[in-house]
Amino acid sequence: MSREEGEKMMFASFVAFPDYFPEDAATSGGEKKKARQRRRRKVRTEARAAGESGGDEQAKKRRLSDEQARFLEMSFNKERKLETPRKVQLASELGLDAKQVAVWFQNRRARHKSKLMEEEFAKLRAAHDAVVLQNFHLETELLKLKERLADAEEEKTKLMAGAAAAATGCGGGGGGSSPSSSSFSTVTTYHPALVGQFGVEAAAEEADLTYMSEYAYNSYMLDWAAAGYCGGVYDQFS
DNA sequence: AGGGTCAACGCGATGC
DNA sequence: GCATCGCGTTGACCCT
Repeated sequence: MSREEGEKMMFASFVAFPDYFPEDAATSGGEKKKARQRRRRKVRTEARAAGESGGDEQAKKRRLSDEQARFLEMSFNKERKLETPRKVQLASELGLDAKQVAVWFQNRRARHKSKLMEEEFAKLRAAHDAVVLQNFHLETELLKLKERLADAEEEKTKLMAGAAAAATGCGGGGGGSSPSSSSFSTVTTYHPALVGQFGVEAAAEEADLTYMSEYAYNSYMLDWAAAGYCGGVYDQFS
């Protein structure tokens, strides 16, 4: 449809819809597009200045009546897209131009889309916040575990020192060879909400294995110190 | 005055 | 080639 035809259509709709009355309204601009649109505006301004239709043929924008808007809204809820026959029927029922009905549907779809995007954004944001919170909890738990590990190392050192001392007297303090093992049993507590997400399960397993091997190593060392080494020495003395 | 809303415009893309 | 769409934008209008 040419611009002239479009303007004729619009003019017809102004007649059909008395709230419309002439004035300059149809101009446009843009960034990359702005230059382009400035050009267009200039062309139109010049065209008006040249005397086409006395510069008084544009229309002020008028809102659709509540009744029209309600009717269109109902129609939109039934069907988002607009077949030509339906468009024409709606237009005649509402005393609007078919072009107006088409434009209304275009704009309504745009509003609907932006609303959906807002909702989607809210959901993503909530998910993001939840992950941040989980991360905080995990960091906290990691710190606690590091503290426990340090304690265990300290305990191990003490035990080994005791075992070394026992190598010369070997009897007294070698009794509790695994006091720290019970404190390790909580190492694999992962937040239920995170298991299965973002590879946490795999990471959990990996951490578990890593930890268990370290635990096995510690146990081995303790056993070696308290039983093997001490026993060997003890045997030598017995 | 300034911001939000909405009808309308123009353009490029797409399908027929 | 035309109709229609989505998108970006404009300008009128309304509200605070």
